Amino acid sequence: MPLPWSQTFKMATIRDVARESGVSVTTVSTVLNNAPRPVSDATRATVLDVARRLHYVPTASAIRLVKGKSKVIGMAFPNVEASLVTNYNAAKVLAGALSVAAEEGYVVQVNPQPWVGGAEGVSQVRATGVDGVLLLWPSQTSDQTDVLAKSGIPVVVIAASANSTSSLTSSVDVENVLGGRMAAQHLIDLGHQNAVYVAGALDQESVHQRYRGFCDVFAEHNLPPPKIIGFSFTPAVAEQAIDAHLSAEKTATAYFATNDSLAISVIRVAALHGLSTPQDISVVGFDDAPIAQHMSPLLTTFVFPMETVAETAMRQLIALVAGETVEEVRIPPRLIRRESTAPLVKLPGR
Amino acid sequence: MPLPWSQTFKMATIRDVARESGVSVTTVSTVLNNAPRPVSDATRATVLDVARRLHYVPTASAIRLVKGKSKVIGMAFPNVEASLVTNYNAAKVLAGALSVAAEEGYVVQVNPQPWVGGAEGVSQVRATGVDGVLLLWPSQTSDQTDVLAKSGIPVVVIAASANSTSSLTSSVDVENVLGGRMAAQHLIDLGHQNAVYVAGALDQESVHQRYRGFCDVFAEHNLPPPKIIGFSFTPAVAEQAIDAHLSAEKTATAYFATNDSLAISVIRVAALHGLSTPQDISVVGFDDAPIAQHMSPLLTTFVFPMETVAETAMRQLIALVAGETVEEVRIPPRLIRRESTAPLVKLPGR
DNA sequence: ACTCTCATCAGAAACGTTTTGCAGTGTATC
DNA sequence: GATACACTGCAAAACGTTTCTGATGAGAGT
Repeated sequence: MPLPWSQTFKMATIRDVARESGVSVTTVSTVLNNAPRPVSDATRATVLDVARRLHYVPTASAIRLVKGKSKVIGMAFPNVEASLVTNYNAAKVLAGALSVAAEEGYVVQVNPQPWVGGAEGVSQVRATGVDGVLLLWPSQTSDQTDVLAKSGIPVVVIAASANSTSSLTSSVDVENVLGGRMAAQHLIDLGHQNAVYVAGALDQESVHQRYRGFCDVFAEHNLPPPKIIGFSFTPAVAEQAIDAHLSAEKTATAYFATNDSLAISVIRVAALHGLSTPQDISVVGFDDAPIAQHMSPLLTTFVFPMETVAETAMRQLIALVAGETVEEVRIPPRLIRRESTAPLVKLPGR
Repeated sequence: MPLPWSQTFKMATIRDVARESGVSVTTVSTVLNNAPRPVSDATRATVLDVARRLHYVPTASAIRLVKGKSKVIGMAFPNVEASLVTNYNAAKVLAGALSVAAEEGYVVQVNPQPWVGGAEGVSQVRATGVDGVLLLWPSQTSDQTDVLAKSGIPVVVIAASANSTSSLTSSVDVENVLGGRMAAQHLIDLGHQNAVYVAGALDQESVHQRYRGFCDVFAEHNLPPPKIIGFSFTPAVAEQAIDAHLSAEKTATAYFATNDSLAISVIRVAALHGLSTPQDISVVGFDDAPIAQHMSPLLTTFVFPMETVAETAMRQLIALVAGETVEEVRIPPRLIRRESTAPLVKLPGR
């Protein structure tokens, strides 16, 4: 059985180029890297020519070994596969990270393993040989950032805060509290006084922050604090919770959901309970998912430039790898008024 | 100015572990890798203990250098960023690839550079040190696969054919011709006789194959060959082409689009021309994009398991890296009948 | 007592780079 | 005619692993 070519093929090394051009490997290296070291034009030309003829490409692992840097950035999703297919933002983050990686000569590696915390997780990450890690919306309770930074690997967190005092970490996120405030103000401006916050998974920091901002504004207007329901990012469980809530009481006229998917669930379940949007209730989402612009009614929601967030994060990470220090960044969201919110016409029945 | 820890921190090496445990590096290596080499239980325990205490993690680049394999698979999209945010399948492919990567101990690297063909492209890929490449729907005219395989790097193409005789390449794709046939049969069964094929970018092989299957069935039924319009994957250009077509003639009652996005364009532009779907025209898409299930009318389209495709491709690639030989795979699509196709009621005006 | 085998380990080479220290050339300056 | 100095190039060390080739010692068989 003939072995495939890869098994028998011998790549040209820098030594081959040196021998063939009649110079030392030092010279070849300096020429190929444009190192600040005098090399005559003639020699340079020869080396370049031979390297091309031999299809010489330096071996990545050898360079990384001697340099101690890999020019590789790792990306860690909480359960990768689910994120990528269900979370619209996952792909955007990846795209943003890739665009600055391309500029800066980096490469992006997606960690296929489900992240495990503690020392074990650090080993896993270090074993992949990345220079830094982009951590996407890690759960609030996780020790990931700190433990990674402690082992000398820079980390930038996207859509959560770093929760670390290390100078090797940073984070880029939406101004969630502000988002919650804006949602509340919008609903109050429309005349709503009795609101419900539909939370996602409670281990997400953003969920709490948005709720805080949401409540604050209601309190400032001397209105009763919004209830909180939901507690899950999976549609099935969420809808069940919403259904239970609506079965118990129908006094609220305004709903603010942690994300668009939940907002859609609210609208659908409310309809089953005879409440139509926006006639009977107003619903505000978050994220501006693609469906938000294709559903009926069009969803009032928040948009924020996830790709820009990712780009910023990537730049910060590269700066950290270079030993610079960076400041955490918070980006304000923008409210998109569409059809799912409307002025309150009839008072709630109480 | 205090340097960040990373700059001053010295990681433990295998030599440190060896010294600390009072054995040779050979022994440490064999213990840590469970190499088939006798080591006394006492020694093994000591080494393991010391390694844990020192937080020893083997350096990836050193291993890769000596082994000549990196356990890294590269993924190359044609213009990455656009693909990831606009093409619903891109994320699915990534997810599929990641899931088998996790099983097999591989890691996935996304090439951030726009792919360039020829020797230059090979250098770029080889410089990243990947063991193999997953190439996503490359344009038909590209020499990527062959040129990469020639340099000893296995390639598996997704959603296109490999176009290479090398034993280092393979491909996984949908049975496009069959898809075209099924679309034609479905429309003919509904009574349609005058159809138009709305093509995407013509450098995509799949576009041609689906058209071929589509035409074949019409020919077999002695019906006039479907016209072909479109020629672009960008919505704006496509809609312009569709508009021009409808302005010129409105005789066709059935449209088969290369993808769902184009199908939606057809429906929208047709509506502007006073043609409603499915009353006046029937439209068949391809891909079963998420919008297909949320629009009105719900889109009749083809579904195929992109994640399974990606998983299969990844497995093939890993097999190729291991020196095995594999067979190309073609997966049949499945027609999802929804609301955008209906029996022909009135004959076209001619 | 002598070899043989087996278990256990160590030494050193190799992987392909970058980088440092050193050594030759000339050429201009005093 | 030396001294300095730019210019050019080489040899060798280092990076952290794996793996090949032996070395040592203990017990068993003869």
